[in-house]
Amino acid sequence: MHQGRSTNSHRHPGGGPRTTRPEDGRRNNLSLVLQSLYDEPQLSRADLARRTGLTRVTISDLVAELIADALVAETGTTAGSRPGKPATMLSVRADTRDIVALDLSAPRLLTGGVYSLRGDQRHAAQRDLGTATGEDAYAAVADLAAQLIAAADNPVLGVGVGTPGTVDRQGSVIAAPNLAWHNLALQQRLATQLDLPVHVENDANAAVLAERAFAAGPDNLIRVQISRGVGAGLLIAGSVVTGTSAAAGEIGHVVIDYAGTPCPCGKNGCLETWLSVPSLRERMAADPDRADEALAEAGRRLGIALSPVVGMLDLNDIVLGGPADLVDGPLLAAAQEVVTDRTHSDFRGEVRLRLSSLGSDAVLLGAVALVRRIQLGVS
Amino acid sequence: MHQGRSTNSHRHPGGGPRTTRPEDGRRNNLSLVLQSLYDEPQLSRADLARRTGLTRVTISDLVAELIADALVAETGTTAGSRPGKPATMLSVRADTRDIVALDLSAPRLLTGGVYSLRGDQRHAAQRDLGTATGEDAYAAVADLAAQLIAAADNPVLGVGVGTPGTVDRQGSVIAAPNLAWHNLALQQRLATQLDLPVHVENDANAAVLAERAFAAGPDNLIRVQISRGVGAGLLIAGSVVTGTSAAAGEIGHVVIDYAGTPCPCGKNGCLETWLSVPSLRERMAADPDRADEALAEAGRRLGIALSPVVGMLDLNDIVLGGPADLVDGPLLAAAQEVVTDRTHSDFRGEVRLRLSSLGSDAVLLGAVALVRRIQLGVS
DNA sequence: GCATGTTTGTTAGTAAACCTTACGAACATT
DNA sequence: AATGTTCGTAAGGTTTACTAACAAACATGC
Repeated sequence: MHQGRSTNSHRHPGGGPRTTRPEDGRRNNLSLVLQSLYDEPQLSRADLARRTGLTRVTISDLVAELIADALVAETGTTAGSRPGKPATMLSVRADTRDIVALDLSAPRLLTGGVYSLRGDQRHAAQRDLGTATGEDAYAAVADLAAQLIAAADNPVLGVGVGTPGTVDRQGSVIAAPNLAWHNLALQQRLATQLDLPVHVENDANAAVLAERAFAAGPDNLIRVQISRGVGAGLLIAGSVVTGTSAAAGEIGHVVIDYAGTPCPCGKNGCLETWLSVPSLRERMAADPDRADEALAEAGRRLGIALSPVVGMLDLNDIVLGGPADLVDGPLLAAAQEVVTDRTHSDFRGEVRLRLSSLGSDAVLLGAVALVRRIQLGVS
Repeated sequence: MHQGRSTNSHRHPGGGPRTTRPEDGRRNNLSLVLQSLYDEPQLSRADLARRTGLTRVTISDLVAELIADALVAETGTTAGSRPGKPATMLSVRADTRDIVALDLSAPRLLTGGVYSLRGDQRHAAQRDLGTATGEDAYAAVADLAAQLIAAADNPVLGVGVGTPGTVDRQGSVIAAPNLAWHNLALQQRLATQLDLPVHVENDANAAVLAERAFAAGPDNLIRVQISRGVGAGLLIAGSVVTGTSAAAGEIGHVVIDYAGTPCPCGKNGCLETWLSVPSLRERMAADPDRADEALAEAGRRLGIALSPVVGMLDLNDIVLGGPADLVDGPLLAAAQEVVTDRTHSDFRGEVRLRLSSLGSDAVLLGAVALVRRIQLGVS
């Protein structure tokens, strides 16, 4: 019953005023127990009571519900080296639910997978989009989702979608130029068609969620993706920053240099004119002997764009995603150097930049994290 | 009983795992009713039920508690132009509680006041600090607070403090150089000494809360204060951004130009070297004929520092605080121009910079907003 | 060996919070 | 005057988490 949030989501369609009913408190406490067991497996009911502040009686009741839902299992008792009755250990069962994840961010290609609650991939599938856009692209997405749902071995907790473009709180794609989508109610349509909970998020936002959920990222984190363009996902206090117009993270069109190259967006000297994969490859091919210098120059520009943000938000971790042969070398080193020089202060820790360890699965894993977080309250 | 959050705060000392008990849900719903009445006075119980999704029965119960606490009053019935029984209108009573606010941000001076729940000042008091620091400064703060509490005409809901320096979640001042405070448990000591709820926040963070609560500011907002130094408070999705080391908003030490003037912080070309009040006055006095150009130059630098942040966070509102003769003119215009040029995009609204309408009371009103928000859940 | 103390998890009963159902009061309309 | 609508309240039920008490299972001390 824990995942039955449909009534609740229905009550809060627009993130408006939030009432709390007894059942909402119950769900919160169920999530809390589950989160505690994710953070530290092999806890007893008494341990959970001590950590959460709830009584052992209440914990027993909550755990019983989780066991009935097959989300938690008893895993033996402690070897008795202490006085008192041995404790029965509890652990999360990650193998009783599946999550279907879709990544729409690649050009001309849909990627999808079936994942366990821990982010292990069970099945994978792709679909060539060709030049399909608009309604045809939607049909392909829905079809791929249905195929993956059919392939799942366990009950599907929900479907997560990471898409390029701007996404509002209802999961509608406001604008995604590559797919020619405008105000497409992706979440609602998929949920109706698939009869499952569906959650849609911008690809960069999904990716930063993945860094936190599956790569031990902290609560304050920026993840920059270097692909055809440059985009970022921001996590502040564990929450994704969406911004006033759902356009947060648009670091690609931050102006670095008034006198820089014109950008299709109309401004001059946007970060993207230095840092996108096509522009980098072009510069490296044009002068192979100075390829490293081109990468370092791009890294410095990235550092210049990031430093004010890092300084203002006081965050210490930046993760870069993109082709490792481009990102993990002079580019990363130069960006790190600039950011360190410009943000160093006695009042705060050092800022670390690193390459993402999630490879090309970041968006898919982010979709998994999104579903897990909303359906189970676990992040 | 609504303000009796002491037990609750005691349960959550470090913002750790949050359990939900029935009483927590009740408090949430009481806050929701109160917030609705703040947003729109003259609502009936039935109106509240429709807006919150709670039943009329529950709303009646909640309202009865608020009336018993003298936080809400019935204010007549609707003129009957509709069928059905006329509705009894409800409104917030802002005159039954006082809030004591303290501003420690001015050099050598403590400012304080007694305020209504709506932010109307009832009493004011100041205290000259002279060169007092450390324990002497604390004693003066506690003394001023006690004096204001004694002057209050209504029960005091709590004491809010806006202080320079970094403040952690427990209200301890980690470091405030001007006052020579290090790890001073300000909130805890004042609460014990005054026997009232006390809430401490960084001055810039308090000020941005005030813009939202008392100057109709939006949920995403940056407020930049130009004084001896330059600091900012950030509001994202209605929450204050504190950062990993409680050092968010340090825009004064964002590096604008590597080759710039050395800054006491050790870096070169920090924003503060152009934009602080002392440095501005100095430049204007040095060449009075080009005073406007000095202001415009500072404004451009501010725009350069703000643009990446605004672009990344996708926020549309920036409020400037500081001496109007410096801020409200060429400086503001130049900053507006740079920010507009660098952040304009089809995907988002225009960014507006404006001078704060709160004058020198911003921090005090922020302390009021802080107490009101934590004690009553109203913002 | 056996009593004692400790820790775990459960049972029984209670208080709080919100819900559904039902009803009287007060109004406009027919 | 009868009917329908809206408002607020009353009564009773369900859910949730609490306190108190207890049995089970262990280590320790005599």
